[in-house]
Amino acid sequence: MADESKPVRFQAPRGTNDVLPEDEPYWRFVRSTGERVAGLFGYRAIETPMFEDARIWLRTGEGTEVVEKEMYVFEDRGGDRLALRPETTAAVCRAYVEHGMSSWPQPVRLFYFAQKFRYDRPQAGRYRQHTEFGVEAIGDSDALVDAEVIDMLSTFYQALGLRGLTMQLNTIGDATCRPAYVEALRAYYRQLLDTVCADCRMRYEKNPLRLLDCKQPQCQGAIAGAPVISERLCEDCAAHFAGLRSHLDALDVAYEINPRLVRGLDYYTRTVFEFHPPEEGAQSAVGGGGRYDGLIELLGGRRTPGIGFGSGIERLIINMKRQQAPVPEIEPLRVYVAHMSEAARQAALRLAHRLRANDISAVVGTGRSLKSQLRHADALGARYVAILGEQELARGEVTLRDMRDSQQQTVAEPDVAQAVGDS
RNA sequence: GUGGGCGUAGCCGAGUGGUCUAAGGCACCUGGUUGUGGCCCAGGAGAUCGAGGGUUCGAAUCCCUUCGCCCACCCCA
Repeated sequence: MADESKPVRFQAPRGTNDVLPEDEPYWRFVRSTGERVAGLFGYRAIETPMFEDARIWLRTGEGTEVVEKEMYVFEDRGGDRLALRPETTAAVCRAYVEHGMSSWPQPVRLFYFAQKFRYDRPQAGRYRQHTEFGVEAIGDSDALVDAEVIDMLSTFYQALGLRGLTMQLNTIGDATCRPAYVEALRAYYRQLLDTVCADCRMRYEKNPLRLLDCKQPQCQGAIAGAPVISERLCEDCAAHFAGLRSHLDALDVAYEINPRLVRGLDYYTRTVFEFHPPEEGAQSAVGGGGRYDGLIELLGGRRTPGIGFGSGIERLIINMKRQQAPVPEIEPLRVYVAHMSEAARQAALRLAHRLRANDISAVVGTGRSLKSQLRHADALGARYVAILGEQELARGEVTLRDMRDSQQQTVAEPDVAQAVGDS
């Protein structure tokens, strides 16, 4: 039992992070870039609740780790079973159905910045709460939309200044051809079960596609001889994939076909893709997505195709720092208002108030020596210091110090805003 | 969920059983005469040595537990 009388050292919960002002330039840049790029592609913003009826994910993510082992599920005081959003696509699809978006012009193009929660073991680049920039294009199965979504993600990364990313692309078939493929895969592995790792024996039962993704050396032989989905696609899936590839080629979006690429959620169909930075690292995927033509139906809507991507902001920022990608700086403080007498305090407050009304940032010093206030202003990076003392007060003026060149001038109080206005 | 590394002030970091009532640097605060920053100088504040328990005459230093971070697996963004 903890001693309640002792002060507790509170910490942010495991796997969560405080974003401090020093990272503000990154977050602002990533967010504004995402919004800008989404706008360029004709996508509109959507926000869904951070928690929802848990069944949304229990139904759409059945059999996946994300839902079965990592989801935060809780009962609220009214007895409803809710879950912290572990992924956003199903939530957006729920909104699509709920708000009758099938009557909007199709496809409905949506983007979002959203927090996601997964109870897994934290590592660098893997957190229990992270933020995702994602888009969904719902209501059109044309491979052109696949190409558009992938192009948008690639454009987003370029706009952020990330270099050397590679995109891996695969198709995993659909309800027509995948069952037969999975059966063929199972049949192939049946003889090999005693040669593969324990995890793969589990995968054989629960998620056969993942067998292809195993990194254990002992399983590589089995993988090498396994049947390949691309050779067993139905006609429609094959045509779709060929169309997408040709669109990507036309757009000069580079990709590598990775026949072993699988995604974590089972609702994916046909197109799947992931972007990886050049650096090593287990949590390397910086973004990915795919098509989910059966998902809306699972949520009670009419059969409606969809495709989207998600990209983790925290991982993006890790990579931007690693690559020293330049980000716009936050506007520095314009004016620090120093004051040197009891009487000048309120004059300082009023001056700052008026500067802000003129869209000029201002901070008022707290009562200490002028030397201290100037030090303080310097530490805050203020461009100007407005000094209010007995003399200035008496004449209705302020002494304005330019902190770059240390030049001072006397300005009438009403003219300060103009004097600090430009450059 | 599995295996491993680490944890000393806001940050970096010395110290591995006994003058440690814990060094140093950065950052923070104050002062260096009477109203002026960045350099320099002086001073100050700030540490239950992640937390709890144990061993010992004595623990930051050894043992156990726990929390957190990091790495690999797993999973994914």
